[in-house]
Amino acid sequence: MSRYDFSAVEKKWQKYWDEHKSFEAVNDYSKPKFYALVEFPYPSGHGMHVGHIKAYSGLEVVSRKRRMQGYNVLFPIGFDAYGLPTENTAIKENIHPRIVTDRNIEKFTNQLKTVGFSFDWSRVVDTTEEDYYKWTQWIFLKMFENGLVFRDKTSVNYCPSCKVVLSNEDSQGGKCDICHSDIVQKTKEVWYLRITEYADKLLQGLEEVDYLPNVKLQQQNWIGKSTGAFVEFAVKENGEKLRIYTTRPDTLYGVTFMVMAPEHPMIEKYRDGIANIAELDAYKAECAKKSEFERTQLVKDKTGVRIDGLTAVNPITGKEIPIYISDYVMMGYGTGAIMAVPAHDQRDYEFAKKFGIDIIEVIKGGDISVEAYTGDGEMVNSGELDGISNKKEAIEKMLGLLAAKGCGEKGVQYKMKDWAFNRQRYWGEPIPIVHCPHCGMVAVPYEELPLRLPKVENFEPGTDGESPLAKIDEYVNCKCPKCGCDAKRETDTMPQWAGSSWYFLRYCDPNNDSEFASQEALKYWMPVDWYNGGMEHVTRHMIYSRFWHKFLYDLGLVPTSEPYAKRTAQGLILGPDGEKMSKSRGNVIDPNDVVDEYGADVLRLYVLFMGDYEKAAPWSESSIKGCKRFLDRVWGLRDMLVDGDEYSDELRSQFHKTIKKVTEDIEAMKFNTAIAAMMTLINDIYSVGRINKAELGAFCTMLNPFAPHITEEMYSETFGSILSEQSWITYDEALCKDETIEIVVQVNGKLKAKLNIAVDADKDSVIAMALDDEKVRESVEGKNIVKQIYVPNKLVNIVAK
RNA sequence: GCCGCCGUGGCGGAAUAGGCAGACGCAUGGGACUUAAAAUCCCACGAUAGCGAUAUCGUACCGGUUCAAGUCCGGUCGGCGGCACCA
Repeated sequence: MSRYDFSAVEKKWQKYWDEHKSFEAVNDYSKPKFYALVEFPYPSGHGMHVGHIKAYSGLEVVSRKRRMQGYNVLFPIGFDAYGLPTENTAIKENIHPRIVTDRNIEKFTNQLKTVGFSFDWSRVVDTTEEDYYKWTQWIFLKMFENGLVFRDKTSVNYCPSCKVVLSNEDSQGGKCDICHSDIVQKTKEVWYLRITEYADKLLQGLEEVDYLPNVKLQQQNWIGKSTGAFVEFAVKENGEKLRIYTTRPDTLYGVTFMVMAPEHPMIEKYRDGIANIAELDAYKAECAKKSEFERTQLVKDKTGVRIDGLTAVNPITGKEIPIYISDYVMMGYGTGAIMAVPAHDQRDYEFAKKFGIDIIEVIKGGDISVEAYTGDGEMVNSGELDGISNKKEAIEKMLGLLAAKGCGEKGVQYKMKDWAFNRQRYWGEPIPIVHCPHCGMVAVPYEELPLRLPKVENFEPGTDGESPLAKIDEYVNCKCPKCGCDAKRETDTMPQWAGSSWYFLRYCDPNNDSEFASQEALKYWMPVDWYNGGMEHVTRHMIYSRFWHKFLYDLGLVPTSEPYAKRTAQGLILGPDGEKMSKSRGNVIDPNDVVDEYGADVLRLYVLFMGDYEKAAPWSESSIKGCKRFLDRVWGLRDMLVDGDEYSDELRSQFHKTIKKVTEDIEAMKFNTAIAAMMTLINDIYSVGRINKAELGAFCTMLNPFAPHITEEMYSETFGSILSEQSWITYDEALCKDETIEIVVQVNGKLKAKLNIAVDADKDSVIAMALDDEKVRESVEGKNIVKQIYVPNKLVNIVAK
């Protein structure tokens, strides 16, 4: 048997597919379409990771199969190329980020091609190219026009090492997402996108899409909707209203104090009337020093200071209650102030214990001398609410009382915050806004887009956190597009997430220079039928892009309210040591090495065979040999080839069964069991000792999506035609069944015998056969048969006592 | 703390909808071929007892439902992920 030269064969077919544009989607809008999307890579200098291979191999298999099934498949790829690592390389090596980006994209392109992915290479998108980011800016301006862009001075997450302001999403755990330094708090005026305006739509949209359940759940948690009430407490000294948000209006009789966030504006407003203002200022200063992370992460003693000079009045009871400031209340959620009910909230309970404040039980069921009771029960000490259930009844009644007094109403809150939309770095989309001393913020006119990144010598950010663009006078100084007077250009750039928020739209019509994509193309291709990616992008990229898409939908610019009909996620590939791959651990597997040693087909097969696609699995150097052996055995089929246009009797039902299994498993992303079924089939073929042409053709076809190179080679050698242009093979449900079937005979649930019976044999004859079996007879001897259970084609269970 | 997911051989993992636990692959042991090695092929491979046919136990642990539980229900322990002083 001639040895399989994977290297030559793989190159040969990659060249063929490239030259024949084999996998380009066609603009024939009458064909059924299938739009499969994978997360486009950030082209880092390290090249591809085996994780990319696994992430792309899933929909690669589905796409190749769907093409053979007659779909017009759009399976595009591109590069999400703006970002800090590229800029940092540029600074370090003193070359322009454009050059670094082009270099990295070339490297990624070559790597993707050596794996044989069937991407549509005619639609490649690069977010840093002018004809792409022109439209990113265009959409931003549409948002600006529609009031979704604003500037606000707030405490921001700032990375002193990257010299950049980060969103909450990019600074989770108090560490910079890029360089892992500690984040500090800085007050800065920054850009925001009003994503909270879409909170409810983003939540409701989840009901109409087919996402993995935990993907939906994570997005729901991220949006974090809660329902409750806004209540106004009068402040005795100045007649002001202190507005709070609570999810527990039923507990209003149990309020014994109020807490404001240290930054609450009422303190500044009435500082003259506060006797202990110096003490409050000291506490505020102490809080400001702590990062958001320290403030929230540490499980620590409650601290706070009572405001001497402001007293709240409970709108229902008329009782006067003290007001405190404490850092356990955040300015960024609700109204920045709470009503505290120590009997029924653990945080309030701890605070009250420490400060010696009354704890009044208003719901029966717990022991408030030990801890707060947060469960449900009957109302007590609550006037007109006494005796009813705290749940719906008391809440409804209280809302009625508040409404009657005009000091409260139902309310909804979201945990999701507005999207901090800026970077003070060079390598990003320039924000197309001009600051005019007369007109304020003015949009750059649409016809002047793209607003190009200027050429710069030095990409280093300023030490003050200013963008490098701020140092370029000819960029900064401009005329106001509205009034023509001297004005200054905005120098912040957009965050990394901007370009990926609409790339799936551009793939539909990537070369359009008059629109971001034509309506015709969008109507045909959208929504994305199947989007696969990593769990790490579920709450950031996915929510951001759903937001942009819903915005465009509201403007009538895209045809669907949701961008992605279906979302799945692949599990991580861990290092051979079972730990997450990282350079510092030295357990990184380079896909190039695997391709060189075993070939692309083996790599593709292995990443799908190694375990459940959606779960993490460790890389194993020895397991990959199993895939190599399998393909060697596939190649060996050439030596046992005989004539025949139909499946042989020995293998017919095996083939039908395997085709059915593979066809179904691919759609269910159960690639590991699909491969296992083909391994079983090849074991069967080897024990028969021969394979005919019809069988070889069918085998190559079902293996083709997984291992396209070897199967193209074998197919063209045998049939003289191109496998990827053939139709997917079908199976006959009737032929998947054998004529006789083995069933299990149990006595009292224990396996005693196996019988070969005709398929769908009737109960009585099967049970008679079972009872006739020698071992079964032994087991039931001297006992009464109380029950006989027959599960057709599966088992017989005889219950005897 | 809250929410969600998961615990199956030496290992990765299979097991429609409760119906033969361990498919498929790896590793290991034995054998064949070979001067030898690699490669390949054949056999064995959950545990315990037994020469053996076989028996008993076995899907983290305890209990329940059922003719029948890896699968369903209640509880415990362990691991992973998300959110986190969210009022």
